[in-house]
Amino acid sequence: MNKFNTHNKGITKREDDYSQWYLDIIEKADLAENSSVRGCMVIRPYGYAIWENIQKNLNKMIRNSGAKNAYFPLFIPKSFFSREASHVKGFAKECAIVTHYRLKESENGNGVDVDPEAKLEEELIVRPTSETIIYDTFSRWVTSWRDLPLKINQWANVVRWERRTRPFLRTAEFLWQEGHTVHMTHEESLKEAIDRMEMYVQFAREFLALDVYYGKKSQMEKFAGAVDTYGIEALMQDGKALQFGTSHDLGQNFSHSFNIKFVDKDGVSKYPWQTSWGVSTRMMGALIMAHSDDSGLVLPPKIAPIKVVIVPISRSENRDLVMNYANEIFEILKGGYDRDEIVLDDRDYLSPGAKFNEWEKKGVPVRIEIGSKEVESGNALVVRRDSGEKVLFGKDVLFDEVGNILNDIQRVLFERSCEDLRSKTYRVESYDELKRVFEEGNGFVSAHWCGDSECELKIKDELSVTTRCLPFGREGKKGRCVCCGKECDEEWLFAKAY
RNA sequence: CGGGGAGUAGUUCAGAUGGCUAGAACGCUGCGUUUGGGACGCAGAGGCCGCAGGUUCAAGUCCUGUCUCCCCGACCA
Repeated sequence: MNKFNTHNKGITKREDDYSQWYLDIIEKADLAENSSVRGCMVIRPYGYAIWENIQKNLNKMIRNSGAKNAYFPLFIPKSFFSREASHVKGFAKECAIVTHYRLKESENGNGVDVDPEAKLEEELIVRPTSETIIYDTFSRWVTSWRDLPLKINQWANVVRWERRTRPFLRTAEFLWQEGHTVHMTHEESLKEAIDRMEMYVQFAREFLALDVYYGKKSQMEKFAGAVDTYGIEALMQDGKALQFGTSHDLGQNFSHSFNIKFVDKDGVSKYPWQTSWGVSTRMMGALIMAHSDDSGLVLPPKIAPIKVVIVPISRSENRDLVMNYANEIFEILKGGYDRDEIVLDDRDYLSPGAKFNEWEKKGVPVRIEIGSKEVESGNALVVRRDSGEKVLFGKDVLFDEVGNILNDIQRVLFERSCEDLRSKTYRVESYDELKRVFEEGNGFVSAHWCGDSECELKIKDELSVTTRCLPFGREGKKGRCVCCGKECDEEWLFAKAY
């Protein structure tokens, strides 16, 4: 319960308790709730509609990259999983395992028990990621250079038995897409890994209105089984970093362990080069945290399930008049939106204030208020969720102006995110400066690092700060490692991470 | 895996030293009045007090066991 009595419309203020604020937004905006299964959440219809919008738009980009969607089993034979040594090591501690296939009545007569007779010959892992089951398949699909490149994507659920979970950010089961590609050369697979990372960056900026950093992860932070991992890092309002997309250069690690081979043009049998890449429902966590405020969720219009809500405000004596006019406004706008994207809120058992609050909590970008004043003047009062600004428009221009405002909100949110990222990124030269940044607040810190994991570990132990990535496309200037002082030319981004 | 807390109505909780015929707020249902920033009145529905034992004339309340959930930390491709 709220011990500070600081609730604003039932939502804890960010400055009082950021993490409670996040949980409040999820509850009050009807995004998700805890289920009866520990660590697994129920994604409610409104939250799922956001995920569907993410899927719809990202799926288009994935298909444009040449990947085709397919679906692979939820279960992975245990032996597959252990074929790639570092892969199994990375996931071993959080696997759910199926050992039996049948129940029987309990000895004491109430309930059911696992039937010990029904033990599986080979135990099955519930996929925490699908490299192994997919590459087992790929070993049959790939035989010739003509089969390459092979680009496959799947939308699926995966399970990682996390000790500690938080809605969307880390759940025991989550939804994601995972792309898997196979190439003839390393040059080509590396390009694919980087292209997909850049695709995620473009998606974040264009649809989520989120500016991000992106680049190579350190060897310690990379994916278990990858040669190199590339990551996308966003900044949350509390100054912590959230990694919400990764793309892996798998080299030939998996093609060797899964015996994927192709006969090249020269007649020689060769191991191909692979990538995998994914984003998950964790991205929803980034979306929620990045833009929202103390009144509730704020959504970029391109991702918002409901873009416009019309709220009629009537007295009993003019109800018909107001409702007719509200309907007229609805008809004017309706052609510009899908059926679910525009709502006429005609629930007459709720006061206007209650409706305003509800739609604000849900982050609907544009609200249109229709009352007796609007009926008389032939206008509509348009209210923006991002700024609260209210503007009157005549019926004749309303359709265009609402469209303009939606575009403008998308733009403003992105600019705000860019500014936020820029203003909370610091450049430091020494360990003391690094330390001071995280004593005074959070954010991204750009600093020289020699690449030695000993330095990385020391910083992690002492400051709870980790390397996020070596950002792309930056010329390395000579400098000294913030930790050990050794000369080096790589400037890495550091942050406290979710 | 370590530390803490909690299981009582749909939800959040109150129920000192056992006396309960188990309450409140919000939510829910019906009727009526309302509607420019979370409306109000009246009437209702809703509980095996996590589960299993025990102590007692009497157990949400005490004892034992057990299960579950939440929070903090460690871990987290």
